[in-house]
Amino acid sequence: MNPCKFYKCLADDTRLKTILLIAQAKEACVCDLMTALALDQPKTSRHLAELRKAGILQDKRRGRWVFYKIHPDLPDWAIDVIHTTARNNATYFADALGTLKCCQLADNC
Amino acid sequence: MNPCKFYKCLADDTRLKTILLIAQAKEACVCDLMTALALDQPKTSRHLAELRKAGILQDKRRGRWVFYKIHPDLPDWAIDVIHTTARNNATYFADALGTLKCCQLADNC
DNA sequence: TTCATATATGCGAAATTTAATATATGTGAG
DNA sequence: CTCACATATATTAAATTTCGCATATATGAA
Repeated sequence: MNPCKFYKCLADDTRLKTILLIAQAKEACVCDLMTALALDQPKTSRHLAELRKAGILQDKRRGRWVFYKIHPDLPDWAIDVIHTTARNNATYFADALGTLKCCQLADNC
Repeated sequence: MNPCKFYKCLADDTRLKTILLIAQAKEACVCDLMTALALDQPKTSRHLAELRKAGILQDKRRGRWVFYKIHPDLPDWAIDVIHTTARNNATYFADALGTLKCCQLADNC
């Protein structure tokens, strides 16, 4: 994992919030993320694809839904950076996290 | 420090290496960095200015030279991210670091 | 098979970032 | 003051990234 490429992935509002949400929630499907971040479907999907191709996220289809989680092979330092960022910037993605949890609890997907 | 803006600053080869070099060396002047990273002067200066304006670096003039260091008011989590990245990606900036140290020892600036 | 839902991707336009060159500013020596 | 050196910035062009929209693919239900 080249550090510059890694940080290019984090250097976008949509992608960074997506990563932080998934790091916090362990796992999320595309429709959860769409709702939580108030994004249209192609935009959500495109950024997820970018993170998947970069090796930051791993996808797994379950029926009609595709779930994303932090890639288990991501180097420790990168995982550490993600968690440090999440722990220390709660307000940055609090709104989205609230919506995500709500959506998951309500079993909307 | 907005985390997205922070990562935009790290999401460029020149800036990331500059930050990692300075984190390792504690401090460096513009000419040191130019030499170590083999960059032209305006490019070096422009990226340093961006990092200074973002609050990541602090500058201090000493005579004709301007020295840059990690800004002391940078939040702990951001400093932590920088050091974690430096510790775990030695090869990414090893060449530049070698040249930087050499330059400093030789007292070229 | 057909349909509805969920997700992915192709493509041109718009926005943002980076670079290249020229030029300006600041400092100390003489 | 003048000059040389160190650094900063302005400006326009080039490269890269992001977006919007249309369309394609995958899955399960009927």
